[in-house]
Amino acid sequence: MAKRTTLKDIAKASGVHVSTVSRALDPQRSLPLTAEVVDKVRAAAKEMDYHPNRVAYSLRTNRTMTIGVMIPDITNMIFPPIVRGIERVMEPAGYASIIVNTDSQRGRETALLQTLQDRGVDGIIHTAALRNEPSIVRAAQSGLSVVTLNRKLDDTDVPYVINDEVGGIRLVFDLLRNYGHQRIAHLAGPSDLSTGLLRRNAFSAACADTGIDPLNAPIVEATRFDEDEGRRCAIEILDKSPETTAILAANDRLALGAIMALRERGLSCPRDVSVTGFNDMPFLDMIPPGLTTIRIRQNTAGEVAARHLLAIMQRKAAEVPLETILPVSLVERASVAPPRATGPSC
Amino acid sequence: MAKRTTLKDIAKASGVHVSTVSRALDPQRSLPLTAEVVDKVRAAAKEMDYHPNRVAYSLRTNRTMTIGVMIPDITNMIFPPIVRGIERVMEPAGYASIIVNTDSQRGRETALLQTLQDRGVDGIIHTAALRNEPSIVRAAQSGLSVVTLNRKLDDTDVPYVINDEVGGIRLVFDLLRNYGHQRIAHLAGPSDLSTGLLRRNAFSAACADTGIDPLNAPIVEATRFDEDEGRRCAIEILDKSPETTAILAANDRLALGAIMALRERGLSCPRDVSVTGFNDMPFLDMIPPGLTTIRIRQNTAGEVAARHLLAIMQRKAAEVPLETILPVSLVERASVAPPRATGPSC
DNA sequence: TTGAAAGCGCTAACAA
DNA sequence: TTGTTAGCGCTTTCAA
Repeated sequence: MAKRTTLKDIAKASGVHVSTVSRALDPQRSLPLTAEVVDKVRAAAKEMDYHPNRVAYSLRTNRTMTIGVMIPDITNMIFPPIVRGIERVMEPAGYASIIVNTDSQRGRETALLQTLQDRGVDGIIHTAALRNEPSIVRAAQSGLSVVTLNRKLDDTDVPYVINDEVGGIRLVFDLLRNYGHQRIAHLAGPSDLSTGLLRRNAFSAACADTGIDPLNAPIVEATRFDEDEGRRCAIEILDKSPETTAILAANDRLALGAIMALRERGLSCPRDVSVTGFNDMPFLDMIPPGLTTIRIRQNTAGEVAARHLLAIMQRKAAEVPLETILPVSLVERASVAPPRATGPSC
Repeated sequence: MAKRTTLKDIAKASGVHVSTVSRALDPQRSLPLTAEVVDKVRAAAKEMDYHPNRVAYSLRTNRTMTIGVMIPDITNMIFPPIVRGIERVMEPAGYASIIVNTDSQRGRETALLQTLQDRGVDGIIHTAALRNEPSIVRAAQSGLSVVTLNRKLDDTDVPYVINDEVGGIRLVFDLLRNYGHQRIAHLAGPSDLSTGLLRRNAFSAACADTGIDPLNAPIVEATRFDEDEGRRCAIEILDKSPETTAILAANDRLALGAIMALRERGLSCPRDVSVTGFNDMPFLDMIPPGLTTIRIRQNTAGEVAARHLLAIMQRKAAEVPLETILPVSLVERASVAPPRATGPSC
């Protein structure tokens, strides 16, 4: 394994001191130098195929030019686009990303955060935050640059980039109402995640606004955002509130699980029960019956969070808003129809 | 931002030399030390919440405990499970991964490889290799630990972990034959990727084995493994070889595109044309008509490649086989049916 | 405009 | 069994 060229090698080859080489190679610091020596040094560097040792740079400057990206689970299809969005901003800025999967486990989250800090990351984008997670708060307070994405911490001064949860829920809620639904159940997400809680609260608020009695708008909370939980909770809804004509799910995977549950019960979506989702994850359009859902802008979310993190790392934290809410839009497909003309509503 | 505790701090606190602290904290090297001083030092370290500075460790030892994972595109759903498989092995071994997306562009691939090397990664798992990519070969020859995954380099001594492409193609081919298909077209992948080439060759070999005239088994090659290319190539097949009763696609996304093309032409899968895929990507089971495909073991692939890389990095390269071929299996769903009883075949 | 020297935090000869 | 010393490759004062 041929040893890498170092500054010292170039210094020797071009007959100047290492510190001069260091300066000559950095456009910022080469200003005071003679054009002649700058050229000579750069020529030698190119000739010898010099690439700076970033580890040494990091030790000296205390900057690794690396960020940590915490996600719940990369196999969950909504996260890859977010990661690409982050990369699109960070890579040109010279940063690499270490991606870790927390599986939404508090223990793993804490341990992985520590690992990232041990590795000296310059900042963290956290898309897996639990609403109250002391370790991340402590890290932020001790000076680590952090922004949360998709989710927010409770009562926090850690900047966050989230989607318009309230607006999104209101969009599907109003759609269902316009179709004539009176008995809408909410298949809620875990309330220890801000997404779960915000959507749930938005649902309740929408009910209140439109004068729907909470008794006619049951809420069942999933413990995870996945198909199995969607199925389980949908069954619970069907059992406890058989007069339900629509299920407003807190995300697409829960909605997909709900549709499976309906099918298992011999019911059809949308004929018997309408279902809506949230996220508009990839390939959703290809899955029957075509879920009506809320589209979020995953790429944009990643880019925005990355830009904010860059600003914070450059000590321009004052320029980044505590709260950034990204617009969402309604995607109508085929999972919503008028309530069937039987049961209590007729 | 409170300064991190260093060895020096602990040395001062516990009244011994830094090198003693360094030894005491490493179970390997603490053997010669008094139990007494080891305890004292470790207590102080815990007390002061010491976490080793891995950058300094890296500079000194020339090991970053970081690997690079090169991927074509993380938003392509077959890669996240691979990444998790890699992580499952590397994380317990103390390694972090820097994931980069090459978008299958030669220029990006070369540049990103350089970036990873600049960052001093200890090894690379390359799932995005083009068949002949000089930069990765050069890197491997110069001593960097590399294994390729999913794809192999041409004429290489870089260890690779791939799926049983030949066996998989043979499985779907035989299935189609058993259903009575005589006119099978191959929707091939890009031939600059080993997957594309191996599957194509396997298809040709299968034709030869079963006495099918290549003229009755047209091959159309996609430039990318995506739905758009699948659609485009399927249209070409339908136009040039209208007597085709089955399309054997080189992967699921091409197959999905082919099914769209059929639909656009007013044809139905499987009634008019049978279609098969490869990979069995996530959520495929939920997309109608239910693609018959080859299941590959993405998690396992990632784990195996990671274990091989670990061995190579530990200079036990002799123990890792140049070639590892993972078993695949047939997943029958609803996209294959007997050829319709019209046209040239009756 | 360039050189000298120090030092980031750690490990590893070598001494004692 | 522990301490001393050097040095990984780089940047950054401080001098000249």
